[in-house]
Amino acid sequence: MNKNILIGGAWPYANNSLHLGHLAGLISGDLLARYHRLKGDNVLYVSGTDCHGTPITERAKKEGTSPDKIAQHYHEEFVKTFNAMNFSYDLYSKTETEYHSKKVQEIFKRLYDNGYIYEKIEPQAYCEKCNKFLQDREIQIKCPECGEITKGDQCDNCGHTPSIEELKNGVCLSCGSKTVERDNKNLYFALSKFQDIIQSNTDKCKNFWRVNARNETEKYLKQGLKDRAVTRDLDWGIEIPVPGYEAKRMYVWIEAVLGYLTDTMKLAEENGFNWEDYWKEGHNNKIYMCHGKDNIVFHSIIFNGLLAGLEDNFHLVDVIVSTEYLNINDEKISKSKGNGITALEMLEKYNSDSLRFHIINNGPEKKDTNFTIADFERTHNNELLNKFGNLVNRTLRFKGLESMPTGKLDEKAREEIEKTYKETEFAIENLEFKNATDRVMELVEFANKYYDERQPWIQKKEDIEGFNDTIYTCGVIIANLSNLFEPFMPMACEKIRKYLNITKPSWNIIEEIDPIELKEIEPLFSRI
RNA sequence: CGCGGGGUGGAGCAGUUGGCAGCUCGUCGGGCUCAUAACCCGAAGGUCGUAAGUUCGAGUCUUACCCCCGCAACCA
Repeated sequence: MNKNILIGGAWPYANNSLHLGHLAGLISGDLLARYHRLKGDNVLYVSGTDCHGTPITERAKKEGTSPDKIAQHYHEEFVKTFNAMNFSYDLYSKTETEYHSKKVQEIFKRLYDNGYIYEKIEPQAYCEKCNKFLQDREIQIKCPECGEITKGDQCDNCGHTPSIEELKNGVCLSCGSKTVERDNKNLYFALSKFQDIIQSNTDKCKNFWRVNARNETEKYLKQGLKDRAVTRDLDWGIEIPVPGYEAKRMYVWIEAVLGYLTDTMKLAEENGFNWEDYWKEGHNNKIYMCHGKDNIVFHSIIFNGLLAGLEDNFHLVDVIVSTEYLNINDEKISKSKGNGITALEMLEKYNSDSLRFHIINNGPEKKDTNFTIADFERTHNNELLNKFGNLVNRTLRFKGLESMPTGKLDEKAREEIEKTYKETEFAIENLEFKNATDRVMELVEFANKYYDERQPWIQKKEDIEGFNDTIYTCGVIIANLSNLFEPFMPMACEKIRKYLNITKPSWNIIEEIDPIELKEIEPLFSRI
């Protein structure tokens, strides 16, 4: 029976361009979405741009523009990037829409009505001149450890995190006035009440998770979950649907993750299906979340806590697909060092299939990995062009061959193809994507060996039947490669399907191909 | 005792439950000419960070130690 598969790609924050590290984390989602569609499952692959929050307002202030302009700018850039990467989102939206706000407010209200959101009054630093409460990072203090003047969340110089006592002697970062203490009220989410539910869901699912997700989540559970503030003193964000909170906005961590849900609801309204098929217990469904390692707890703990708090038979997240970090030239990606190659820069210069393949095959699946242009070009020229591209070329552009001959599929090749489907499937379902690409490449290597052993350039003169079988067998292998590589390199596979007159990819062995005419066959990859 | 990740042939990595050390690239030699000088075959190259322990047997398990990377901010 077909499953309902929900795949959530992390919502990129609209404060800076996407770089290769983002893509390395997000590509898993597209790969899984494409794979499950090939299997015939009902797939929803959703994401969007995270538009709200303090960093964007700070940046807007600095640049003399408005937060919505910054958010919109990056949102458009993200859409362009994902299109260029051929990400197959069913919906890529953003948090700054009326629909999202409205639905999030409904959910918030529900959590409030269920008693999981409560008010807490605490003293907090206040600037009388700016007339507002200050977050730690908006307070300037002299670090009690090293004496440097620094921001209140953590010392830039020595890394010391100031205590609440130490923050009392601060001044306002923007105007320099001495801060005073005032009582401030905020709403809190009672995450601690979901300790058991989250623990048992984690125990149930964690064997399928990446190791880093397991460890990170266990660490938080072991410490004991703590309630978290859900309101902030900001004017940029989603309004709080509770009286007395008109001047505050929702903390981004609560509303951004709910985007997976609001996206689904929107798609359901537009396309006439039931969103609950993807989100409630008992609908033969599975939920994947794909992101980098810093996003783990937001998905494995907070998001599940929110779902559980709705008390409406929600199915919690099944699989956390979290990647490690991608370094560039042995350095951590960093804006200040300027080494974070943006995704668009890469995509202007290079083939997106190659980039997809490379960051899957050399990506930070189990540990941090290093990205260099030299490695990337080697993957493109050697792995993809020489082996895969060349196999297609030497078969479909055989000198003097005008149409695909009718022949017999070699039995050993058929077994090899079947084996490849099985092994690749196993690897993908175990989230071993690097391994999956290797399994398919093995079939390419098998085909090149087979080709050389059969020597069709000699067969063509001496044994035309043998020649036909050889070319036909290679044609069938190529046809199957267009299925097997589809999750990884959709453009090249599309090209092959066009050449071989295959209408639609699927995760089933192809044993026959048409005697199509071989003309206007273009190479799959160009040499760099 | 801060936390976490890692040390495997020149480079990048794989090694699941302990059972003859593998893969890709690179290097060297050979073959082929269908193909984008691509493809195929063969060879050289490792005491698996160090030391000790458990075991018939350790890259894999235990202990100690050494070294590298990340842990202010931007940032996945």
